Amino acid sequence: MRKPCCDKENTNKGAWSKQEDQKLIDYIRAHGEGCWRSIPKAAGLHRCGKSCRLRWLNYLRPDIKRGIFAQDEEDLIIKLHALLGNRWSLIAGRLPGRTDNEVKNYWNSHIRRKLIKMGIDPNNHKLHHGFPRPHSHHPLSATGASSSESMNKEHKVVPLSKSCVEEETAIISSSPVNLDLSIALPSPRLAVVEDKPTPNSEFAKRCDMDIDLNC
DNA sequence: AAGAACAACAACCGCCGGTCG
DNA sequence: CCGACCGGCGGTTGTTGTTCT
Repeated sequence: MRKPCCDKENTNKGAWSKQEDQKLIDYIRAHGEGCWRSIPKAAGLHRCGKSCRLRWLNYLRPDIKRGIFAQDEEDLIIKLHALLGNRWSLIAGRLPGRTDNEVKNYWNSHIRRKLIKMGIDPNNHKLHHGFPRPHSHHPLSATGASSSESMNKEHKVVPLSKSCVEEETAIISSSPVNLDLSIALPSPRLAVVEDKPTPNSEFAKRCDMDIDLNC
C-alpha cells in the first residue's frame, strides 16, 4: 500500500494565509523548487507537499498572469480543446502565464456555459441537432472552419482524418497567438508530453509525434 | 433587507506514469 | 522484476462573492 502523501493529522487544509504564502515564496526563492515532499517541513509549513506545489504553480509563481482572459485567449482555448480534449496542461502551455487549473476553471465556468448557450456541445464541439445554427458565432467558424465537418464525429471513438488534422492545423496557424506545439516550453511542465487515452487521443498522439519530429 | 440561487475560483482527491533502489 | 516514492494531471468539491427574487 502506498503511504499517504503527508501526515494528515498535522497538516492545514483550505485557503492559504498570507504568512503561509510568504513562507513558501521565501523558501523557494532561497532554495528553488526541490523535492515537494520535503518543502513543507523545510519551509516550516503545516501543509502537504502536493498542496505546496499546487499553490506555487497556480498562484505564487512570479510569471503567472492573473485576471480575465482576453478574447484571443478564449478562442485559443476553444480551438485547443477541440483538438486536444481535456488536456489542460497542454492547453495551458500554449497560453503564457496561464495555469492548467485556471484554464480548466475558466472552461468549466465560462466557456462551457457559453458554448451550451450557443447550442454547441462543449464535449465534442458539435452543434446540437435542432439548434438554430449560428452563422459567425461558432468559435471555429470565425477562422473559416466548418464546425461539424472539421470536428471529429465523436470525441471518444473516431480519430481525426488526415485532412481534418491539416484543417485544424491551418486554423491554428492563423491564430495570432503562438501555437507551435514543438519544443513547448512556455511552462516548464510542458517538457513532458503525456499520452493518455483521452478524447482525440489519436490527434494528440500526432501532436506528440510532431513534437518529436520538430525536436 | 434577507434569503435563495447562481457564478467564480481555490483547493483537495485519487489516479497514473516515471524513476529508483 | 517489483514495489515504493514522487511529481503531475484531471475531476470534483468547497467556499466565497454576486445577482436575483
